[in-house]
Amino acid sequence: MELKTRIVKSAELKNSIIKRLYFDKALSCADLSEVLEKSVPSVSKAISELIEEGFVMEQGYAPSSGGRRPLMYCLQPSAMYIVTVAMDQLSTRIQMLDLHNNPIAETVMTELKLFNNPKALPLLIEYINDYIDASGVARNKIVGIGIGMPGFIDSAKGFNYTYLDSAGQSLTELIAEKTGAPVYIANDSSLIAIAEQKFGIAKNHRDVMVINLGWGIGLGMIVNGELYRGNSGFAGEFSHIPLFDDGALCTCGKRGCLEAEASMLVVAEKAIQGIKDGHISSLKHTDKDPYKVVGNAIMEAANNGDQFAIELLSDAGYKIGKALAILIHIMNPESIVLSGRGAIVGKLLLAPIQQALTKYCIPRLVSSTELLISALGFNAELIGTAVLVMENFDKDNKNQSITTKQLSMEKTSKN
Amino acid sequence: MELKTRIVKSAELKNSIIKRLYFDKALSCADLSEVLEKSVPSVSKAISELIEEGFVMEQGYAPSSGGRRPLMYCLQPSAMYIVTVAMDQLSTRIQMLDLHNNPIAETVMTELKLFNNPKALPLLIEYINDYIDASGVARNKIVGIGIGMPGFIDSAKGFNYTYLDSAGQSLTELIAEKTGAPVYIANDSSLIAIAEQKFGIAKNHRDVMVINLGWGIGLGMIVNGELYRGNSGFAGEFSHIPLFDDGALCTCGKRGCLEAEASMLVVAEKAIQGIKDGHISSLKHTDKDPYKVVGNAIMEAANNGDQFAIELLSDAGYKIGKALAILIHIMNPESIVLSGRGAIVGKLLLAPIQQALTKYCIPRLVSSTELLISALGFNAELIGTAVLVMENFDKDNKNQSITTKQLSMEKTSKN
DNA sequence: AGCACTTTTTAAAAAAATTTAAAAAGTATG
DNA sequence: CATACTTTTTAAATTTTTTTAAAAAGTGCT
Repeated sequence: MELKTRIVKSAELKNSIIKRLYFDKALSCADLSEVLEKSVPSVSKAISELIEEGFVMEQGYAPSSGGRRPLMYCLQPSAMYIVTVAMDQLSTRIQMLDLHNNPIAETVMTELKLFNNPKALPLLIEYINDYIDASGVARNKIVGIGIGMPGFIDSAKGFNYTYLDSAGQSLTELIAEKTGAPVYIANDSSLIAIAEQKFGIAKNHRDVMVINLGWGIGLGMIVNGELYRGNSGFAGEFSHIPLFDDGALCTCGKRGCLEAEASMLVVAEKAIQGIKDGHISSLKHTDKDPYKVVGNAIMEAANNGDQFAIELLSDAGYKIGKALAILIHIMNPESIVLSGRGAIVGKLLLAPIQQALTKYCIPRLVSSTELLISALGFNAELIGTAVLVMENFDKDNKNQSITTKQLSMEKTSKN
Repeated sequence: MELKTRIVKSAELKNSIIKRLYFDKALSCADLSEVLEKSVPSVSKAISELIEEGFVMEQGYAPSSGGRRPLMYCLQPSAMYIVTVAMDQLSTRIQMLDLHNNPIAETVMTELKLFNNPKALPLLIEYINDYIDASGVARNKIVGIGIGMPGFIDSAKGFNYTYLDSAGQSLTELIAEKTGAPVYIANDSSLIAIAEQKFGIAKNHRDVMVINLGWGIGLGMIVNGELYRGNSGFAGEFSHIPLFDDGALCTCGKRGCLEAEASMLVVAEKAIQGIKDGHISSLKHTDKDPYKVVGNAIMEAANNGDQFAIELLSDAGYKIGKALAILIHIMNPESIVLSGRGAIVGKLLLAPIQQALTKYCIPRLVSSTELLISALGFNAELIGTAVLVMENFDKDNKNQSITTKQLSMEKTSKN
C-alpha cells in the first residue's frame, strides 16, 4: 500500500520530465526544475531514477553560461515508440517514431477509401497491427497510437462523426482494445497545426493559424498556446465563410465559399476547362485523369514556370488572401503558416496573398502577422500525431509510472 | 527568516481561496479542496486563519447531499474593496464595490473627453482620488483599481496606445503611484466579455463571443475559458472585416466594413436622412441634436414600436448577423452575447440576426451556438473591471499575504 | 427507533518537497 | 595563475503537505 502511493506520487513528476524532454530535446536539471516549478533536489532524484530505468540518458555538458557547465539530459530514444497514422480520403500512411521523432522504418502507405466504406475501420486496425508486428517492437514499448483523419472529430471522447462508423462505441477505445496500446485521434488540420507549432516553422508561437492546403482548404488554430477546436469541435470552418457575393456553388450548399473558389480541386477543374479552351500551357490533359493527378501536375508545372498554371494558382492565392484578411482581423495571430500538400507552391502563393492582405487589412494588423511557409510539408500530419500522443502522456499515466506499467504488462502477457 | 517563508507559502493558498470565493460566492471546505487541488487539512487550516484575520466568514450550512451538511464559507464583504472605472470617449464612471460585488455608494459619472485631451490623464487620477477620499475607505483596504477604456491596450504592460498619453511610462504604474493602490487596465469590449462570462448570461461558458453594441461595434472573445487578445492585443477587430463589396467608406480607410454599415452612429445618420426624406416616424429631429441623442431616441422609439426605427435597426441587425456568421464558422463558440449599451434593443435585433445566420451559416454550426442578450447591460463594463482586479489577485500577492500587506501599509502610513 | 451508509470535519502519523548549506566545476580578470 | 564570482549539483535538516484513521453529523430504509 505505501509502496504504491509512493510510486504514484513520484510518477507524476517523472512523466512530466519525459514529456518535457520529448518537446525540448535536452535540458539540464536546473532547467527542468525551473520549467516544471519543482525544486532541484526533487528533479534530481527523479532523473536518476529515470536513468536507472532506462528512459533518460546523459547527453554531455552544455557550454557554460558563466559558471559550472550544466549536464544535459535527453530521452533514451529507444525506450519507447510512437505509432503515427495519417489518413486522407483515399490513402493511409503509417509510421513508427522513436522518442527523438526519428522514424525507425519506412513509412507504409496503403489505399484505404474512407467514404462509404464499412470495411475501413477493420482494415485500419489490421494495417496498424500488421505494421507493429512487422516492426518487431513489443506492445508495452508503445506509448500510444496517434491517428489523424478528416472529418468532424471529438478528440476527448474519441469519435469521428463523419467517417469510420463505430456503431456508437468510442473509436479510440475500440482501436485501443484491438491493438493493445492507447489511441488518440484528431482532425488532420489540427494535427498539422500542432506539428508546426511544436516542431515546425512556427515553433513556440503562442497564436498561430495554420492553413492546410490539401484538396480542400483546412484551418488549424493555436490560440493562447494551445489547440482550439471550439465548443463542439467545429472551429476553423474557414473555407465555408461567406466570402463572395453569389459565387460558385459549394458542396456545403451555400454560395461564395472559399473552398468553392480556391481549393486545389477547383483549380484543377479550371485547368481542364482552360486547356479545352485552348490556353497555351505545358499541361496536358486526357479526360481520364482524375483531379488528383491534374492537381499535382499543376503544382509541378507552376514550379517549373508554366504561365497558365501560375495564373491559376495566383488567382486562388488572392482569394485565400481575402479570407486570411478576415482571419487576421479576428485573431491577430503571431503568424500564419501555409502547410499541407500545397505548401510546395507556397512561394508562388505568397505574392497574391500579400496583395490581398494589403487591400483588405488594416495596416497595423498585417504588419503584426508573419506569413510563413511550412518546411515540414507532407510530414506535418505524421509529426502532429506523435505530438498528440505525447501531449497526453502525463495525463494518461497519472496514476502509474511507465516503468511499473511495462513490468505489469510483461507479467500479464506471460500468463 | 523562517517566519517570513512560512507566511509566503501559506499566503499562496490563502490568496487563491479568496479569489475563488470571490467568483463562486460560497463554498465548503471540501469544495475548495477539490477545485484548488489541495488536501482538506491544508484548506481547513488556511480557512480558519482567514476567518481569524477577518477575510472569510461562515455562511451557514448547505442542504445535505446524503451525508453531513457542509459548512459554507464566503468572503467578509467589507474586508476589502474594489474600485471600478469605466471610460468611454466622452464620460467616465467610477464606482466602488465590496467583495460581494455590491456597490457601496452611488456611481459617479463625469464628463471626460478622451480624444485630443492632454488633461485627461491627470483629471482621471484626480477623479479617482476624490472618489476614494469621499468613500471614506482606507487605501490599504483597496484590492485594486480596475479601469476599462477604449483604444488599443496592452494590459500586461499597462499601455494605451490610442488615448491617455503617458509619455512612455506605464499607465498602470503611473496611476498606481498617484493613488496608492494596484491598477489594472483593459479594453472596454474585453471587460464586457469577461463580465458576461463570470457573472452574466454566459456564466462559465468556455467559448463565448461578446458583441459590444456601443457607438461602434466591439468584440470581446473568451476562448478556452480565458480572454483572448491576440498576439499584439488587436484580436477582435471584428467591425473592420471586409464584409460588403464596395460598401460605405469607413473611418479606417477601407470600404464595406461592418462598422461603416451597421453601427449605431450610422443608424443615427440614416435616421436623420430618412426624416428629411419624409419618412413617417415618431422620431423628431433638429439639426442641433448630436448623434448620441439621436441614437438613444431611435432605440427608445424602436422599443415603443415605431416602424421606421425598427426597420433601421433590423437592417443593421441583418448585417451584424452576416458578420456573426463568419465568426461562428471560425470560432464555433458556445454562445454569442449581445451586450453593451445597445443590448436594450437586443430583442429587436434577434430576428434579423437569426435570419442572416440561417442564410450564411452551415446548419450544424448555427444550431450549436446560442444567441443571448445581456442582462448586465450598461453595468457590464464596471463588473468586468472588478473581475479584472480579482483575476490578478493571486498573481500579484504571490509573495505576500494580504494581511501582512495591510499591516505593513498601516505602519508606513503612520510614519 | 435503530442500523447501514453518506459526507464533512478534525487529529495524528507518515511521506514528500523545499529550504538551507556546502561542495564541485567553471569563467573572468588583474 | 590565484582570487572573486558564477552556476550547477549533492547532502542534510526542516517544513509542508498528504495520507490515514477516526469522529461527527446527516440521510434513508426497515
